[in-house]
Amino acid sequence: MNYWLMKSEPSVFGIDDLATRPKRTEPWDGVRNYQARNMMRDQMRRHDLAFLYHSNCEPPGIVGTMEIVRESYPDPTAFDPESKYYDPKSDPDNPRWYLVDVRLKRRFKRMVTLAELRDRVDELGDFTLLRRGNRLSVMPVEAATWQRIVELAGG
DNA sequence: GCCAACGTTGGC
DNA sequence: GCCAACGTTGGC
Repeated sequence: MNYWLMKSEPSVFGIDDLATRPKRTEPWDGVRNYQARNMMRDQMRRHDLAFLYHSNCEPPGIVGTMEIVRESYPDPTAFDPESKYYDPKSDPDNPRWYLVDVRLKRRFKRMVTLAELRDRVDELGDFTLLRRGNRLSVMPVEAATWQRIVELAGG
């Protein structure tokens, strides 16, 4: 069992959108960063859990948890000229971008804000999200860090 | 809106 | 392979 954190801008796609999807499930499309892609493609397994993090909003923070319900497959938006995520260099015979399907597992009763996480950096171990200059949209989370944040959210 | 930090691109 | 220019992310 691995733990992850996945960022999304709520103005584009947030927890309210995920909550209203059929089976509360959605393909996590549009990731166009190789490091993030590699983690989704090579390391994410069915039943892994991920925090849903709202970025580029006020306030930013973790709003709930998701479960990986389908392992990686090529991102179809990369092949669609109408999509804002279209990438002409991604060939269906040799796809460049991959995604996983996620299902909303739990909406936190209260958001755990980035500011709160920063305040508790000493309790959270090595947490990529809090490293200076970090911009990864998909990142691993250590089990102990995961547990601590779930506690902060109210169990 | 600003801007630091980072990733990508492309000329050489 | 180097690196300057440019684009993006995302907190503030």
